[in-house]
Amino acid sequence: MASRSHDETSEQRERFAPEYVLDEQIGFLLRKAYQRHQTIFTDRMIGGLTATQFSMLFRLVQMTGPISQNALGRLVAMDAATTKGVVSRLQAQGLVTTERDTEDKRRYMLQSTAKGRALIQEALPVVMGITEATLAPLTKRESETFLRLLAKLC
Amino acid sequence: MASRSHDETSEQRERFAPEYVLDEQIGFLLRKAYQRHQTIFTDRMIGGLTATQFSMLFRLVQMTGPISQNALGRLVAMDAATTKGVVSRLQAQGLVTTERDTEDKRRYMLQSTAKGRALIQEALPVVMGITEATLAPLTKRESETFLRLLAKLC
DNA sequence: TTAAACTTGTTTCTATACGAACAAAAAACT
DNA sequence: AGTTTTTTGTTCGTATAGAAACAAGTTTAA
Repeated sequence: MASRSHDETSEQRERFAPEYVLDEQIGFLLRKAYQRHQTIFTDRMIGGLTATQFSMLFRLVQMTGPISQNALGRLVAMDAATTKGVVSRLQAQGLVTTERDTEDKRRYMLQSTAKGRALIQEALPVVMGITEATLAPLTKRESETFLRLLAKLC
Repeated sequence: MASRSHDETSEQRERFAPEYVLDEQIGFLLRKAYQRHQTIFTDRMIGGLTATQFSMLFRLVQMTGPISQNALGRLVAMDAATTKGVVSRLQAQGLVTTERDTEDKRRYMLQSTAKGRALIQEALPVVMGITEATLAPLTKRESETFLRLLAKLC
C-alpha cells in the first residue's frame, strides 16, 4: 500500500474522470494569467488605453506610412469585426485618423495623429513596468524560458 | 561593424522607443496564445459548451453538495457579473439547477443535473484532446516547464 | 440592540472577440 | 469581356470580462 499515491475516493472518481485536474489545464491557466495581466495593465496604464488599444496604436505609430484598417488588424491578431471597434474608439479619442484610399475605394487608410504618437511615447516606460510586474513572479531566467515557449504556442 | 547587430534604422527608432518589441511582450503573447486555445476549444467541443462554461460546469459536477452562485464563480476565477451570465446559459441548457437557500435568503444554491453530469463525462476525452492540441507545439518536457511557470503567473 | 460593514446577487455600461451574412470593389480566371 | 473569387469593411448576434451602482439580507461591532 505504501507505493500507492491515490486514496479510495480519488481512485473511485478516476474510474469515471481519469486524471483531469482543471487547475492544471493550459486553457484554465491561460485565462487566469491573462486576466491578471489585464488587471495590472488597466491599473497602471495612462490615457485610459486598454491593452488591445495600446497594441494597435503602437503598431500604427511604428508604421512608416498609412495602412488599411484590416491590414493593421492582422498585424495585431484581431479580426475585422474586432478591429472596427478598436479603431473607432482610437479615432474617437483623436489618436488615429482614417481616410478613404483613392486607389482602392474599399479601403480606409489609417495614420496615427501627433497626439497618438505622443501618448505612445509617454506610455512606453509605463508598459515596460507592466511587463515587469506581470513577470515579477518569475526569475529572469524563468521569464526568458517562459516567453520562448509561450511564443511557440501562438 | 561586424559586432553590431543593429542597423541605422532600428538605431534611430530606439532613440525614441527604447527596446520595446510588441511581439515579445507577455501581454501580447498571452492574448494570442489564449485566442489560439479558444479556437481549438470551440472547434472541438461537443454540446456547444464554451471553455468558460465547461470550467464552471466541471467544477460544479465535482462538488459533493450544492454551492452558491458567487462561491462557484470564485472557484473558477469569475466575478459575480460574469458568473451570472454563465450560470444563466448553463441553466437555459438544462445542465444546472438553482434553488433559493432557506438559511441565507440571498443565496441561490446550484447543482448539476444528470444531463450536465453526462455531458461532462462525454466531454472529458474531448477536453483532454484539446489540451493536447494546444500544447502540441511543445515537447513533453517543455509542456511541463511551461505549465509550471504559467501557474506561477496566476 | 442598534448601527456599520460586508456579502450576495442583479443590472447597466463599456470593451474585447468571433461567427455569419452582407455589399461594394478589386483581382483572377476563362 | 464576362464570370468567379477574393478582399475590404460593416452589421448583427452571442459570449466573456470587469467596473459601478444598487437592493436585500447577514454579520460584526459598538
